[in-house]
Amino acid sequence: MSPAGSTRWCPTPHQLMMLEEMYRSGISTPNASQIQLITSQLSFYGKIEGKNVFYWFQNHKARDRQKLRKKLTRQLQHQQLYHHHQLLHYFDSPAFRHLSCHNSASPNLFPQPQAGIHNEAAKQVMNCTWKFDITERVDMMRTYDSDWLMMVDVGPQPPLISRRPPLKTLELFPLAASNLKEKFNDDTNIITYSSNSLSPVSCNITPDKVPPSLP
Amino acid sequence: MSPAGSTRWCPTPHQLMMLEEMYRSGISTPNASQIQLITSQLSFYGKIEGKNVFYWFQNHKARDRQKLRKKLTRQLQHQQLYHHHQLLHYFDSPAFRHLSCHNSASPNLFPQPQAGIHNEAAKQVMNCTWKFDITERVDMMRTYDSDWLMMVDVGPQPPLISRRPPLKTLELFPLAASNLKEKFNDDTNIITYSSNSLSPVSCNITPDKVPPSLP
DNA sequence: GCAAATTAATGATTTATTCAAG
DNA sequence: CTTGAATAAATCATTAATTTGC
Repeated sequence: MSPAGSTRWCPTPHQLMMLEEMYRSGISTPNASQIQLITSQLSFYGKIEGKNVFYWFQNHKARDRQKLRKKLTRQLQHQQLYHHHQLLHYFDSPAFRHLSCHNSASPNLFPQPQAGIHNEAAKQVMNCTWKFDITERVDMMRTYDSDWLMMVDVGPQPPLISRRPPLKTLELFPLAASNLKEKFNDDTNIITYSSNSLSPVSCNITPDKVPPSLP
Repeated sequence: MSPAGSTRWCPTPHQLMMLEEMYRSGISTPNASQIQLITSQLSFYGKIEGKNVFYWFQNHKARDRQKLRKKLTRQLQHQQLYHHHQLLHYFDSPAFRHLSCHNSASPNLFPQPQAGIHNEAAKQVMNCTWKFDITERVDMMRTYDSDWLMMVDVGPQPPLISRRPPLKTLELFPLAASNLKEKFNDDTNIITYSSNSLSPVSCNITPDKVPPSLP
């Protein structure tokens, strides 16, 4: 456990147990007085100082979140891989070939995968899928019977109907945040959340047009 | 979960977990492309649309802020309630009785629990611990050899005291967070972490002096 | 078995970020 | 816009686990 000349605190099992139980019970960032109280209680079970308690909670909380984050990241990556595999299959399917040849409305999405170079294709897909030129438009606005309008401002809302301003639109998938035009229009209680196209996934495969220096 | 004929989205636990983790990871106002991506990822776990994601983040952020605002008046007390609940079992333990009987440095911390009136004792603890007339002062400071000192009013501290700003004090268990004066003094590498009393745990139980209308 | 070497955990410190008061 | 308080994130540093060769 805690060596005599040790430079750092080493919690006894009992101390650790109680700290963990407190954490589970909702104490994640104790304040000064709580730290003192906890310290004085735990000191019965062994050497301990307020700073130890303070650091313990800091670290425990941080590492708890870290674990969650890593888990999430893994899941997302697995999902992406799954989706890409799905897409790869789709690209190779006759259905897709047909679509990509004949759907002139779709802009440029993926490099055309070719037999025998799937790995390479997959890599490219990984790079490019973030730049889907997906076109869809979503206007979220409050309507009387709508279940999904969003009203954040709970202030008085007199007559609802006639005072609605024109919807504003925004581009979908801008590559820079500064281009974003999402606007939450508080004063009118209307959300306009739209982009300039109409189909969820429409695309052309034109690898040549991919900008050279994409992330 | 989401009833078949339900009109509104009901996140699955998995979806919720991932949304929360994304939020904690820094995504508080996702842009259009992020929303689209998140939606497509989460759709793997159940029905979901972009608007759901959009609204979820809006609501979550707004409610987070709301919570923060209320935190100043509520969090402290809630946390301490948790804390007291947490410690109740300890108060009843032989270990605690021993401590409270023999540790003269902390004489009046808690009312001595007595057999048969545990509930009553618990209530008293709940009421009294909030009004500790504890006076303590704790300075955490970093010294040159990077060791931490935790001084619980060890009186004058000659070498350091002259260049240290006057300690601020606070009540222990203040009822309003605005009284807190925990201070991390970066420029001097000194943490001043103090309250207006002198021993880590010394208190008087003075129920009579309790203001009548405490929460 | 048992240490030296290596790796994983975790305590301690520093740096960056966030929120909001002035 | 600046600043202070709070705290989350990143990092450093030491201890515990464990692996490894004998």
